[in-house]
Amino acid sequence: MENIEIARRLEELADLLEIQGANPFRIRAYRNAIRTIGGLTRPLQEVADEDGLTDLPGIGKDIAASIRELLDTGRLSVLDEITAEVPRELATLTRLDGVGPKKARKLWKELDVTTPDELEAAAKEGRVAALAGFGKKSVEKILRSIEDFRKHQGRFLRAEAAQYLRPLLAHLEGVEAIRRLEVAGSYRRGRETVGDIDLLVLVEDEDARAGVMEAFTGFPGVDRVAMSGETRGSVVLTSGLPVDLRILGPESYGAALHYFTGSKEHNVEIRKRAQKRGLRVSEYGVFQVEEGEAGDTDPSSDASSDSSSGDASSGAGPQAGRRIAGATEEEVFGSLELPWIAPELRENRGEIQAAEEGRLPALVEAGQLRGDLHMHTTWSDGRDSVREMAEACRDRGYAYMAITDHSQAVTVARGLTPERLREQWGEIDQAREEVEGIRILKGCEVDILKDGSLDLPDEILEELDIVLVAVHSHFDLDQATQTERILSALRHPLVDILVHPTGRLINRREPYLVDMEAVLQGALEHGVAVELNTNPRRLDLHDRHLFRARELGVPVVISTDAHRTAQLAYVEEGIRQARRGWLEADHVLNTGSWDELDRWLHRSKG
DNA sequence: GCCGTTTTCGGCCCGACTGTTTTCAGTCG
Repeated sequence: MENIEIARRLEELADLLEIQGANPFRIRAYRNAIRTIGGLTRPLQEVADEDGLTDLPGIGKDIAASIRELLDTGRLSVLDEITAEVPRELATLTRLDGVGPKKARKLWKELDVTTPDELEAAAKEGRVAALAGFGKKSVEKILRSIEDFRKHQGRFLRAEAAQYLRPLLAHLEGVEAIRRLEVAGSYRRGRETVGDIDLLVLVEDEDARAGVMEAFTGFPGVDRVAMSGETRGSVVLTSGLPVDLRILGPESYGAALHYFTGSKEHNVEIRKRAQKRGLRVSEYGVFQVEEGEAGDTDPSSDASSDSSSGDASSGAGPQAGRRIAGATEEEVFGSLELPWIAPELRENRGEIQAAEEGRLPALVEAGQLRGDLHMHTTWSDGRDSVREMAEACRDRGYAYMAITDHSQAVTVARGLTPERLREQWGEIDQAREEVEGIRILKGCEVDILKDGSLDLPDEILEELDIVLVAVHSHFDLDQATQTERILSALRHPLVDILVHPTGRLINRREPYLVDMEAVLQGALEHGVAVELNTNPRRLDLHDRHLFRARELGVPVVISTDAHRTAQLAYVEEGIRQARRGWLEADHVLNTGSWDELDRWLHRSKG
């Protein structure tokens, strides 16, 4: 069983325990373990075989036993027990905006409602509003979120969100009181998809806050205002994209930028670290914890269990204590004796420890790429000619590029037969003469057939400068068959790069079932590079696979798979993903000079 | 349920906003 599947089962367990009203710290323990699994680059099976499960942070005796049970039997008895009591559909109810575990439980116990459909019906019949703790407003909110849930359950592509966001940013840049404006959240961390947008603005004059909030909620592209307070506002744009705004003063801006960039998991780790040093971190800054503040245990006082001590204790409040950092992110990290950590790394996958030990990666940058090795032309399903693509690559300052149209099996894309491929070489030769200052490689994106053989004969592959291979059909093979199919292509002595290795299309098509660990091991053994495809809908390899490729020493190629000149710009999307996978220039084949690439293309393969 | 350079017991991250609960719980990020 794959790590992600194990995490999913444990997540379901945690959700249902929460609805059941179990000890919140027990639930948190499960969520900590899930976080650890999420950040793992090795298969849990391997860790279990080495008897190392309990060495993982947040995984103790019990959860290790659960993981073993899942690995051995595919079942989880604690989950079976709880689903006998609590209907498992209830977990989906908590996905609705405004419905958490407590309300889900109440809906189930008192109205026998367990699904969004049943909830909608009950709400329209007025049964929900009659419950204690629910009112007219909460019913309206629930009905709206059921609608949203049906419309786009998936997240927004980051590139898509960027488009929707642009007019709002332009609008806010025109607001005079705003000194700084930044997008935080998963957007800043460069995630491939985003659930919502977190905007941060610096407003020095407190009296100007209300006006800024008004400018935000009053933007013409706003479909509805979800909430609007003094320092926080939340709207949904007509595109359906939710946007939150936070207003901060200069002394807190860096702390807030760090805080709202997240990830949540990273923040938790940062706060734990602060706590050990007698510090408190919040979006307002880093504060010295005062004597007698909650955290010091005084059993005679129950103030620590009372979350709303309010003004009863004089020193309390979010900005109490001595502020030792907050204006910049560097200050915040510095107060915890850490160097600044790039947003793409803030996923609690070991970045804090790496920072502490002074071994943060020097992340790859777009400017370091020397060429693009995967693109299409009018010869198959591209829109622009060989020459147009070559000129566009030259204009981007590349030293080399590869023309890689589809092979014959991909008929929908007008894939090339050996004859047409040879014809194309004539055009490439001509472009080589006409477009100066760039090496143009003759390549092909060769289809991996169902049995793992390649779609073109060896004679013609031998004449190519570079051979890409990819799966474009039979996505539904079982994992063992699919993996073996790809491995046999990797064993072919003329193959250079495995492209879009998972086949997924974000929000449209799931990746095919493949054992990526085995594929990466195979690539290592046979001297094949793997692609990070920067098409915003593909973006595979995923960040976790990239991290693993780096660990193993499998070279990664960052390429756009451009089908028109404008798509050569997709490289920016991919660089973010590469950085999320901790890649440095040395791990990326196409940061090398032409001589280095040429040497690699003539390597002797294992 | 997990964890320990103050602890093997007693802790476990922090704050804003909303709605309806007249004093604050629930949800969210």
